[in-house]
Amino acid sequence: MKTLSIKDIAVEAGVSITTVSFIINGKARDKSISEAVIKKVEKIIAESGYKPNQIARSLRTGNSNIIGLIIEDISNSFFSRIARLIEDKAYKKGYKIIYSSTENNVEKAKELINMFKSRKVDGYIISPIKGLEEDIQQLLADGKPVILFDRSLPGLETNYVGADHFKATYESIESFIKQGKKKISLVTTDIDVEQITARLDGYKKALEDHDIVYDENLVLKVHFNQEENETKAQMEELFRTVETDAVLFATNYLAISGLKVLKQTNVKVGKNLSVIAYDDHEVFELHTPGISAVQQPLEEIAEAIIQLILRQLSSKTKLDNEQIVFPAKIIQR
Amino acid sequence: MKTLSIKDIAVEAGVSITTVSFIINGKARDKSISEAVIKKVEKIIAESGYKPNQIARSLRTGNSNIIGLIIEDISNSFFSRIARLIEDKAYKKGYKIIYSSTENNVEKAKELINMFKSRKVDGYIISPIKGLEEDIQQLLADGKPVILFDRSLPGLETNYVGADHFKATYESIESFIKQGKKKISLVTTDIDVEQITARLDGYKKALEDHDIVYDENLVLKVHFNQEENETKAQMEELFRTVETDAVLFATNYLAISGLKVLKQTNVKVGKNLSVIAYDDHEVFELHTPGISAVQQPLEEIAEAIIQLILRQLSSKTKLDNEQIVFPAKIIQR
DNA sequence: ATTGGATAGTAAAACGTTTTACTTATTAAC
DNA sequence: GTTAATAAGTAAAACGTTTTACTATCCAAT
Repeated sequence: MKTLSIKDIAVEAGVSITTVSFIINGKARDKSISEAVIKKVEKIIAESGYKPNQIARSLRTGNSNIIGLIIEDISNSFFSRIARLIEDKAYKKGYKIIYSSTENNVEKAKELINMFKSRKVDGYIISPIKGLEEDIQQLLADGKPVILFDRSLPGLETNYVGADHFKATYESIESFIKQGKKKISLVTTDIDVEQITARLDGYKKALEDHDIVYDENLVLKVHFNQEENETKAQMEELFRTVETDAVLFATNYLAISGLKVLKQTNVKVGKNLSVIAYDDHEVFELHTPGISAVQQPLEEIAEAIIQLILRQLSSKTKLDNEQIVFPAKIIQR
Repeated sequence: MKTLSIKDIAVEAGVSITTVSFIINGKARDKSISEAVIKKVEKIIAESGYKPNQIARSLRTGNSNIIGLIIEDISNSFFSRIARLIEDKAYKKGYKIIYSSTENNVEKAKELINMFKSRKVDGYIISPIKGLEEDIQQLLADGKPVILFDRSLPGLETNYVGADHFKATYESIESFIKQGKKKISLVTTDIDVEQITARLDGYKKALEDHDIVYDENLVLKVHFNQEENETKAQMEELFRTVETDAVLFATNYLAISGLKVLKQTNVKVGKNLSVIAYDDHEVFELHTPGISAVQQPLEEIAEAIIQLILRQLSSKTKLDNEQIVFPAKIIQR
């Protein structure tokens, strides 16, 4: 069964292709097509089940009603939840989302951007990584709306939506200190991206403001892309060799690995050792004892992203960049 | 900066568009283009950074090098992990994946299929839901490769990759019985899809084979799309009103909700009550005590899906349908 | 009875490729 | 020295839309 084209509809209705196109695109009234013709053509379209070929449409118009979403890792619940929310909201406005993971690999990220470019996506939502500055700059130069989220890249003038990582970390550490903890550890990664460095800065500043001297032995930076087993080994060593009474994990997957390690040891989480994780996860709620977590307002973040990008897409002129930063909250468990 | 087209390259090289196209597509030797010209054009392409417009390409050729992946819910870790694996593997073969969630909503699923259709995706990987039979049939009639996974739809002749849900459930229940459990509960959902009904069948058969009489009060079917709070309330009622010594949760999100409920009660999971969850999740590993889980071989499933679809894509003739069923394993914790 | 503005509609170019069928020049074979 | 095959390359159609610029008719106003 050959798929129908606009031409088939035109022939069937005995009108020109142009007329059908106007009707499909709701421009019929503007272009003074009679009600009778509109009705007839609409009827034929409905009965035949004709659907415009989006590829041809994109080729002609240069846009696609698709927004490209580039994230770190779809299997991380923070990202998959954001993705789901964004998808939902975009869908309601007639946009489709296509998403893909970078796995913090610059080459893959660049290829994704190129793929999206050649598919003529209308806008980009990106949780960026270092090394993408030029490519993103290029997108902006092409006049494409770009929203960065979760993390921003220094030196890049663009829209950004995220949470206040510095403050959240600061407050987490402060809450440890108020509990009387002195030897506070930070487990983070070595990705050089603002959202991660802000967490280290918040950690340092909180210590400093409470006259605790920064001890780099208490900080573990694991290499981003390494195997979980290696990460666990490093953590195991940290907990074995360094005395700590509290630990902040800078991402939820680090916290999960850490909890696995701690489960094997005789450290009593919650008694000997207080734990806070960054980005909430079901694991933390169900863990015995419950694990406190920094929770970013996913719903608000997703909403802000969508608002921002839709506004850009519908505006003919370049709008001013906006930086929207939400406070994160600490769920004490 | 206007984006380059094949024409620009042709002009720059002083050759025809055709020649450039042949070179881009690796057909130059076949079409007897001289080495000198090939080199020259390739150089210009490399230096200019020209990338073919995929939209135009798709319009002309009718395919897209894109595979559409339709799943239930990207924020469920089972699906996000499968998605990630499929994406990785497809990527290595030069295919891109675009995925989207149905949320078990037939209308949304149909729209997704239509969207993918109008974007001319080359093949479909679908975890189907009831009500999609006709649409899938239509895809098959159009000659598009379709792989169903996780669940199949009765009456639909197509490729399928999944795990042996009946057997896994049967063995789970059997393991409860071997531990001396008698009042074994099943918490499942009311989605009418083979993968779910197989779990109920496995449950019933295991009881029967061990001379335990089936008691429908022990089976809770929660409505798929309801709020988690309502689900929890139903579970709370089940555990309060019915005496059980073991429970099998038919999906991981049900198990997670169930564990949250149990945490509030004085039921001692692992002592008073044995628990097995379907589809493993980090929560279960970290839970105290560890929660046993049925683990599907995600890697193998993803690999089989990709193999199957790539084989279909590269074959000119319609291949025989294959049904690949992997055993699932029970992780005892 | 001419002008001018609606009204109703259409022809054809354009978007950027791929591919078929064609041309022209060169070489090989007899 | 003709013929046939090969080498090297190209013109133009086609994919399915959108959109610009155009035509033709009708009516109202002068």
